[in-house]
Amino acid sequence: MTSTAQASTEPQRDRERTRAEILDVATAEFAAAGYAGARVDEIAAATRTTKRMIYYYFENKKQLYMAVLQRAYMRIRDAEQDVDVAHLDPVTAVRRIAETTFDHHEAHPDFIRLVCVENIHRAEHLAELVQTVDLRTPVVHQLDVLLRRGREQGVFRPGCDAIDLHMMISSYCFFRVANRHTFGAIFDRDLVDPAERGHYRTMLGDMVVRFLAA
Amino acid sequence: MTSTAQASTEPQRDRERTRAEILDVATAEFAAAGYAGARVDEIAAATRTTKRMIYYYFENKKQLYMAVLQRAYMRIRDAEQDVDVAHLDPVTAVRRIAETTFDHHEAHPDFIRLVCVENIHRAEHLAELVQTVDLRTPVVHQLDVLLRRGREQGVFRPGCDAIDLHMMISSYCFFRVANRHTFGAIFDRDLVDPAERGHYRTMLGDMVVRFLAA
DNA sequence: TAACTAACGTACTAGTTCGTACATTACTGG
DNA sequence: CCAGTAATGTACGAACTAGTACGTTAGTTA
Repeated sequence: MTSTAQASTEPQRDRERTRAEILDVATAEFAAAGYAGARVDEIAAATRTTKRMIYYYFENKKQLYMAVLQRAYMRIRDAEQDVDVAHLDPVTAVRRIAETTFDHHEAHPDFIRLVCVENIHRAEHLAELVQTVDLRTPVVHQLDVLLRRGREQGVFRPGCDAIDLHMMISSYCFFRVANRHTFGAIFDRDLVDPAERGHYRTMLGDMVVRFLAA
Repeated sequence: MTSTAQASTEPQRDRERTRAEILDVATAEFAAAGYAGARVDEIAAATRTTKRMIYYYFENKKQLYMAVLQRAYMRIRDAEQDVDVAHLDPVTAVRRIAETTFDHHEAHPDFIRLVCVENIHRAEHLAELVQTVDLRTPVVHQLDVLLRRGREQGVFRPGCDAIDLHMMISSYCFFRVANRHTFGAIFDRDLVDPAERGHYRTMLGDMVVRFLAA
């Protein structure tokens, strides 16, 4: 009666499962080939369903891409929700946040690639998305609180706000992942070599803490 | 006899002029749309010549792209040749180099975009080019000399080499230009706002100098 | 000045790729 | 249990796009 093998009660037709599978595959494809380079047929082929279903759920290629982008940003935002640094002194806390950002970037190379792709397209899709969803990372708010506390305690100097600081931290983490191929080709150095991971992580922490020091 | 208007002796057919014009237009197109998104027909239409000539001089789309990439990297490399910091003390010199990198990135957004595009393609084209031409920026060698001098004088601490330092500086400069669209969409802040240029330039200098301080 | 060649233009083709018309089947409510 | 609908599969078309066959002209050299 129900499907042959597999988990007996698993239904053959499942809206959310199919949608999610398409999004998973599409994320990999768009991250690997860019928007124009991505092929709807390729995405369909890598799914257990067909191209027809992609258009059934996502209307067209552009909206599929936007769904991929939105989910990617929301996942990062949610993942960064639960970094708790309230109990730490400002200096240690800022270093901790920088390291967390470092870890996140390394753990989500597909997200990084999507951001690159989106910037090639001048963020036209993301600009549409932000009208509906708030995609700001909670990290910026945490940095803001820490910067204020640090200045009150006299351990941080003024001259940059939380967004500036977040930009500085992201720059470093982003470049290391996003540009590792060109950088590696030119300077013959692998920026994401596991053996050097600690070195680059410490370097980032030092950079941020020293920059902020009063 | 010769052409009607224009500069009288200007020949109508000029190998180098045509090649250069195609490369100029192709650079803009690849930077604007990525490799897959770029259209050979669009490039041809924006030229005073035809598509036939693109294939006449560059064989195919891939080689056209590689010619664009090579020229872009060589121009940056050559432009950075003439930064003279030999007469400055190490701290001032490093700040000067960081600022120069900052200026170069801002002045060449198309180059930045090409680097993004190339990383989407895992630098497969650049890896081929590097076998023929040396595309390393002279900045790294200058940084190397300065780091040594600074350590001898006791003003710089050990713990990072010239390539690491170059990565740190480039990260900041690169992110500001490359990701300004997504960053602007999310945080509603224009990283290349001319009014904030000085602020971000100073921030970079402080960041580097403080990081290196003994 | 006439023959030759490098540079150039036009019109077309083969293959790809997004998207859809139409047919079908699994689930669900009455 | 049966009718209706949501979900799915197949086969195809229209438009686009990289690349080319073929013809032409400007400049050069003997």
